[in-house]
Amino acid sequence: MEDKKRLKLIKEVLASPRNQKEEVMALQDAIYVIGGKWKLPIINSICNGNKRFRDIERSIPGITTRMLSKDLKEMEANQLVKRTVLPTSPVTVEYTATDYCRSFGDIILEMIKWGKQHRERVIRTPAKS
Amino acid sequence: MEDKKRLKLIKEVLASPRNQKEEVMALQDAIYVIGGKWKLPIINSICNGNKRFRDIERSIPGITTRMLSKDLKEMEANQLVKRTVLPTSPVTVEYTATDYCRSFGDIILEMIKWGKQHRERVIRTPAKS
DNA sequence: GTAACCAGTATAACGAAGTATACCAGTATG
DNA sequence: CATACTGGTATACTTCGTTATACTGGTTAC
Repeated sequence: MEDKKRLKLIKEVLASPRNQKEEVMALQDAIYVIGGKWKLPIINSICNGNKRFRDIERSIPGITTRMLSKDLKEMEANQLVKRTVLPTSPVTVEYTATDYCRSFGDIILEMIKWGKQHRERVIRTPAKS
Repeated sequence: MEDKKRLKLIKEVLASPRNQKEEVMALQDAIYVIGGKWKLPIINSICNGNKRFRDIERSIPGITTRMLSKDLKEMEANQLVKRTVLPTSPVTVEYTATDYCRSFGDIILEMIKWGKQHRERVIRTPAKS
């Protein structure tokens, strides 16, 4: 049984070229960063000029405080947004997109293009065999 | 001048209030189609030349038979992959990427690029600046 | 003084996504 | 005859994203 496992492992290792694993990891990183239901709408909202927590919240129908808070934290950790506390009389918090976030522009553009084509295609194609 | 055009387009896409809703929908469509942990690695594997079920499975470390089977079915339904049964003596099954799927190539490449940069960046930067 | 705004946190629960493990029929190999 | 390959399916379980609801401490306005 040990031999069996070992042989299987050897086969696995031999079957995958070296950099493939790295590419899969990179892909999954990117998926993780923009994955989930709300991150892209949040990016979109912030890039659209919304800076305050409640403004962003109100601009995205259906989102809860908890999800917005959680995603903003993750995105801050991933350096996609910058959180700034302003020393106004009731402290206000500003969220802004980083240049790094905007470096996602190419991907977002491609995905928008693709998503639109896909929608058209799926609507036009009822079933296929 | 290419960059200028691109930047202008990005700005339009990210900042235009009118098409915002449609674009977020398109984005979420794209995320839905390629979402989850394994779909992009699967596309990548098939585009890398793997055709057989077990070959694809072995090329993606960590994936289970169940997830591969499930995702391949969804991707077939979304016309991203074509499944062909060959009348060989033990029947073999071939999975191939559709042209439609290959139209995703640019996005995958961009995401791999971005993911690699991101990993480097997050590893190198303990706190933000 | 109480109502409403701000920027969130706390707690619990739900359901989908993903994991683990075993198993199937059919075919070839030793 | 046993083993291992093929392309998967079945069942049970766990994890995690998401939702729902309530609450906090501080501040301004009525």
